[in-house]
Amino acid sequence: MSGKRSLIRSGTTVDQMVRAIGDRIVTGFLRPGEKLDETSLAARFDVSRTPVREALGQLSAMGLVERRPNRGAIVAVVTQEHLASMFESMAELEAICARFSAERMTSSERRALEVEHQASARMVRLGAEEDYEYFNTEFHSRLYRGAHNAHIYEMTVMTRSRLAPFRRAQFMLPGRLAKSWQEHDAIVTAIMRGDGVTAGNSAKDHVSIVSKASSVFALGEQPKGTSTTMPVTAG
Amino acid sequence: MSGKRSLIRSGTTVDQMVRAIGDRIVTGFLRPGEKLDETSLAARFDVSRTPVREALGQLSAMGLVERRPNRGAIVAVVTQEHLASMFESMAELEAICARFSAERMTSSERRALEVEHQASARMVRLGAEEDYEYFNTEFHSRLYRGAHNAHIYEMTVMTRSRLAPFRRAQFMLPGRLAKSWQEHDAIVTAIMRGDGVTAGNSAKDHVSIVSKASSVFALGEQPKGTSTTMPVTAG
DNA sequence: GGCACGGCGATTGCATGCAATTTCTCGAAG
DNA sequence: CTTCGAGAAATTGCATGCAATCGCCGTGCC
Repeated sequence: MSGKRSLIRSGTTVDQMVRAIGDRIVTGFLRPGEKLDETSLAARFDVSRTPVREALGQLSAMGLVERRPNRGAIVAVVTQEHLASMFESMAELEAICARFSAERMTSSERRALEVEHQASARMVRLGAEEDYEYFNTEFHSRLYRGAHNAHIYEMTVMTRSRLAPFRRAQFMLPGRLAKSWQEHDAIVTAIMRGDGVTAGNSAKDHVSIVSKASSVFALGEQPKGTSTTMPVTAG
Repeated sequence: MSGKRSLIRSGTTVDQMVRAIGDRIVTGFLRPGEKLDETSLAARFDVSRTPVREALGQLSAMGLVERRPNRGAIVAVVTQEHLASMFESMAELEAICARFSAERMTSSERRALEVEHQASARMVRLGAEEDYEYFNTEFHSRLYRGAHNAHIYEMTVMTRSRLAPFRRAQFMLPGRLAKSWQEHDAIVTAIMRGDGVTAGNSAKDHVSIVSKASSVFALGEQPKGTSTTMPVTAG
């Protein structure tokens, strides 16, 4: 092979591979069950097989790919049951984040949350789904950070990304935008009051609703997205 | 190099390395901050550097080791703050497991839990700490499995193993054995009644107490355990 | 005496090579 | 027509080799 790194940002080659492949899985460009051929991937990214192998190993440790000894790697295929367990976990994790956020957010964090949340109302009125999705992602991220707990943050972000391929289409449901905003509103209100229990419950309900909406799509069709890194998910 | 695999059970060489190194970290044989030299490890286990590198990569993805590009790997050193966040997460996770267990355990699971719990009372009376620890580990594992949620199970087990090095000495505290049993008893009782909320709260309290007890030891001394895989932790 | 700089040894990062296992193909027998 | 099996091709797993980077240490300069 020849030339130099052609893609993605810096870090070691292995890190680039992890991001590149992980991205393609999370965004749905690589679909569950799809074979991940070391040689092809190496050629595709113009590196040797070694960093590809290491990347696959790490992605396997993260649960994004499945590795059968001597039989190659495939994009992790999640059973309907395991998918449900992840959605349920997500609801619980978000509930914790919301509860902690209500108890621990600094006043500037609260202010920022409130401001952004109100700003997103505009997107709802306009029916701007794409833009709302951005706000939505940001909203949830604020909750995760606001919990002020690094480990829960890690678990939540990880779970969220593993669920990403299955959440894509959920805005298809009519009226989902407005409902989503109302659910967010309940969370925000509770956080502002410092009411952790209510915030947690609201968050759990919110995610549960999203889960149900998503699982409708998760069954049959698997979206084949673009390869660009886009802010995934929505809820 | 020559010969064949000398150690540990089957699987690929990389898996063996992951287990071998991970074990030594989890049991405290390798201490936080300790340098993980690829060449030395390769020599120590009589393999080439490649599988060692892959293993370090996976362990890094799991959070057990830290990897500075071009500067080698060290056993992950957790700040006091991050440690606290993991203990707190553990309390929340166990609470979830206990709550779900109360709601979902099959009757045979409930029976087994009860039986084992009662059996462990004997260890308390005898003051058999070693044996109690076995029951204790088993008890918590039953809770994790009883939640019937694969993803939460993964997160809980993972978090538990990352905390393992910091929980070792907790039985030093006088009367801890009896108190631990009583706390377990509260959880079991609630689970038997199907009272998820109480079970969750009891579990959370239980873990919180263990956390406090452990954090006393976590600060200064870092135990240098034996290299054998032993049932870690206790609570 | 302290600090900057440059060469040297040690270590990591990646590429390549080879052996082992698996899968594919094709043919023959039932 | 299906099933089984032997051989070949492809693919994985690991070892080794080489270049690049980092840290160390000694030297010279301020």
